[in-house]
Amino acid sequence: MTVTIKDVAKAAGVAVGTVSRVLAKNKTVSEEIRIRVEEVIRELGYTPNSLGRNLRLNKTDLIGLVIPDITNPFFAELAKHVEMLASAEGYSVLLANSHDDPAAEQQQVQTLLGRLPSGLILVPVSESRIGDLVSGRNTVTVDRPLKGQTLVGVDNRRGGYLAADYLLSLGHRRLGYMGGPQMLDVARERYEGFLSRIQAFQQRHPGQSLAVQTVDGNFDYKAGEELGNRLLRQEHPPTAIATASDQQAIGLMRAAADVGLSIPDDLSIVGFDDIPLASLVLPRLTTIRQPLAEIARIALDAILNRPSATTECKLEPVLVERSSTRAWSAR
Amino acid sequence: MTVTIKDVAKAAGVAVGTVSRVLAKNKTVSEEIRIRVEEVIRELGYTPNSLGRNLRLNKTDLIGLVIPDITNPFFAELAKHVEMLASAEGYSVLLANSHDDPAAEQQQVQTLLGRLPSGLILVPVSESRIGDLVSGRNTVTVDRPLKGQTLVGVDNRRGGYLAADYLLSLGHRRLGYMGGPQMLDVARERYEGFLSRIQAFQQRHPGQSLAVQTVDGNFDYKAGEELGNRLLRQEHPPTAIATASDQQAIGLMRAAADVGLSIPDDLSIVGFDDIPLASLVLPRLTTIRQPLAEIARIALDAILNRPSATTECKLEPVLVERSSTRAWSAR
DNA sequence: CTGTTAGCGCGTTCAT
DNA sequence: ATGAACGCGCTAACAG
Repeated sequence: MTVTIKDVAKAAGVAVGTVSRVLAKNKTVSEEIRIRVEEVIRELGYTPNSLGRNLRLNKTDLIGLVIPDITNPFFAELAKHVEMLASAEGYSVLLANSHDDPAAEQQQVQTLLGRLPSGLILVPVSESRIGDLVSGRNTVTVDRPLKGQTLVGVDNRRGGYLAADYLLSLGHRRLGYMGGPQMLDVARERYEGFLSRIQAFQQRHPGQSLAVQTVDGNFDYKAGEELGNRLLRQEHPPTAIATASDQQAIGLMRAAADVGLSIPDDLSIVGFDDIPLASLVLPRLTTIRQPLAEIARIALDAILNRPSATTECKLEPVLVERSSTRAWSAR
Repeated sequence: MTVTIKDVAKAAGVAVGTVSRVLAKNKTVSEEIRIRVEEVIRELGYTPNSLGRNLRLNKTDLIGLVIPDITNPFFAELAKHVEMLASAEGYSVLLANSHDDPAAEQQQVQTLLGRLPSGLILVPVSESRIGDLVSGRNTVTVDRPLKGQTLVGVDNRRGGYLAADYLLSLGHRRLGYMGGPQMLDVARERYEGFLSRIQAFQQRHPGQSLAVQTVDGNFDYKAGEELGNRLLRQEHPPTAIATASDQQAIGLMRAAADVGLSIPDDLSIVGFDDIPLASLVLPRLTTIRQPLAEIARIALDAILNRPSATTECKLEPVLVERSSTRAWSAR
């Protein structure tokens, strides 16, 4: 039998209201009684039943988190930060994977909303049709936008721009770009940012030769390897490649090794995200860092403080220089 | 204002009990009334409040999942499988990280239990003091044991044994073992299994020289790198190393590269777990595979079908041969 | 400062 | 077959 607030009250010789006040850290409780109640609570191993509390208050301390795939290190990192911050505030997180499938996403969101969470943190899939479902439901989207919802993420155009800028400054003139799924805004924005820097260069240096090849596909390791092979197995492969994710970059490293290219001597690589693994691969990966801890903090803040306005928060990405990139001089 | 079962009852001119029966698809409701009630429900856009229901039934459709760290690819994979299976059965999963900290774990478990989940899937930390908390609470532990609780995991001794057996068969005679935190049963068992094979070899071949060096630390990438440096930066480093996790193995690869050792020519490595990344690193990692999908399935099954017995389910690990290992002949 | 009590929304038992 | 009433565990309002 589980122990309820009533049992505590009886054991401590007080009324349930008093116990409730102790739990709520209400100051209008005498020191003496507070101590006694707290002692009894510990003795009986009492845990407040959140169902009762939630029903009474008509709200839960649950945060829904819907992401494409928890095994993606980027989302795992996001989930970790969200969970840490949430539990520090007394909230628990309901995790659901959408597997980048609109139908699955709709199902997951619907189920989670039925559990009356205080808020929903969402990384929407493309072609998401959940706009109606979440409208007016205290939702924040992260990483990817959803019409009418607050978005917290990084300035992806700026990130793509930084990658191109860096590779150009290193002297590379045969560039490759490995994009994410072009149906995703994030993927397109990163690519556009990359291109915009390229075009600016071409306008300033009309004479110089500058070649850019582009491929795109999923964000994961496997896509990185496959797309890498497409990019590298040709007559004049790029001397530097920027990718739309670190996972792609790591897959690309694999492909480069299979082709016999050494990094960074024959090929420079710039990733995107700065997942934990980026600083451990061989060689350590230069990448565009997303301030994920801050993204999580802002997202949760928006959820818990319920800011009425639908805003858009674009954080600044940062280039992290490591060992997968190197200056290039014409050979 | 949200519409409750009472509103529906009033609008339909019936009692709340009747509406409840319609919702429960109870057959003891006349066709006529059922139709009318269902119509009113649609008109008012009524959705049952799960809080009230849960409080009344004293149970939820929630599964608690407490793991050390979701950014560990092994646990991320576990979480993914658990979530997929759970949502297919209409359950949602509450995720909590313990950060391998007994106090945090206790806090998390307590919070989750307060939400009255249908069951709890737990990867306990060492020195866990939550035995009392979860006793009689429909709990299953995964990967690591907790006294008095059903355990689903792999036969770790067998896994360690397989690694040693494989390296010996390859001709290696200077071996290294990189263990996990020795306070963890899993870590000790893998090591013991490794040693048991070594000792068997020594007994059968008393004349042959055979050296084993051991280090241990955390399961993560960083520990792998640090411990790797300890193992490799000495006069006669091992020619083959078995690790207690793939993350360690990948960190070890880093260390080997820094020392100037090439894999598998100068050093063979066998990992443990077979995380997705294992087949993508350079070179692809030979490892002891844990059948994680099956582990998740069995664990969830145990939770949902509430088998009374406290059992122990040890699955068979499998050696996956890839490119990080190679035969060794005395030089 | 503390005890008492009325619901929060729902499922179920007991009448009818 | 249906209605009425109770109580799940809790908080807040009110009374003392």
